[in-house]
Amino acid sequence: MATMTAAQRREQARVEYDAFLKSCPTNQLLDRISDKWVSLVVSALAPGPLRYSDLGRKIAGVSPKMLTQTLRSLERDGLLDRTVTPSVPVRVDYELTALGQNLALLLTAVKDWAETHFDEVREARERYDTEGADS
Amino acid sequence: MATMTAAQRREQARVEYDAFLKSCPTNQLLDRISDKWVSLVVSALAPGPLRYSDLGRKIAGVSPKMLTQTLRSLERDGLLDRTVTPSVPVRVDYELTALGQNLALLLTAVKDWAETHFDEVREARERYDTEGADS
DNA sequence: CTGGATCCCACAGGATACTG
DNA sequence: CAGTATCCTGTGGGATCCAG
Repeated sequence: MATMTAAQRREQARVEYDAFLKSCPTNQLLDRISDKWVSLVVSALAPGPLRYSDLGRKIAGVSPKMLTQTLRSLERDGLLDRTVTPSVPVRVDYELTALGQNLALLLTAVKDWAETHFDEVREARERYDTEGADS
Repeated sequence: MATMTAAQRREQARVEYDAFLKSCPTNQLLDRISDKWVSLVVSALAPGPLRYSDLGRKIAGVSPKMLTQTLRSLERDGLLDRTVTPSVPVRVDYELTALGQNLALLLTAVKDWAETHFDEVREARERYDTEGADS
């Protein structure tokens, strides 16, 4: 049957659209910086190199799994370097690459924007919440 | 007993950290633009106002639920205006506020960064994937 | 046409224990 | 110390039906 349900059409559109989004650099980067831990790790590393457990302590509340996972993906994308020193207790240092520093800059821009406009957003929220409450 | 298990300490740290993050404007904005649909809606609306169903069609693959949910949160944050025209079939238009346009600008900056550095990321990925494969 | 309400499931991500 | 493997839960988000 040539007729598709609305759900089927939407599903098809979604798949195509997802494929399109995946091929889009903007969206890929957006996915990167959207990740909660990515931004935290990059920020933590911005001042200088840190060891694995230092990161774990500095970020406070990250599970080893997510820390490793985040570090791996950032390393893969060439945003940070992983240096292993095979001493008696193994020592691993992580530091941002030039590209990583660059991303940190972008995060800073986001941060600046946030701080600049945060009051407006807060006011808008209060207005919105209030006008709904008093009826 | 005054002694806490490692899990308890981590849990406490996580709660405190979450509270800290919630109070941080940067993180709130990051949460905003991280949302997959938020960026798409803002981009779709950047050129000009659109109706509800136009948005649904332009974004292709969004469920009515997420579309509404996204629009509501953006409206609450004062990023877009919702205009209801009570004609026979109800008509609702959405358009970015000045603040919303501003956010669109930020997304554009992210986009520019992405397009500028995407090649480097892609190369880094290929390098990473290759060196792992040939052993 | 524009949504609200509900059910439901996949999957990201946290806790935990174990290994080089 | 620096992870890896496993399990398990929370929740984001899609499908579906209903209402103004």
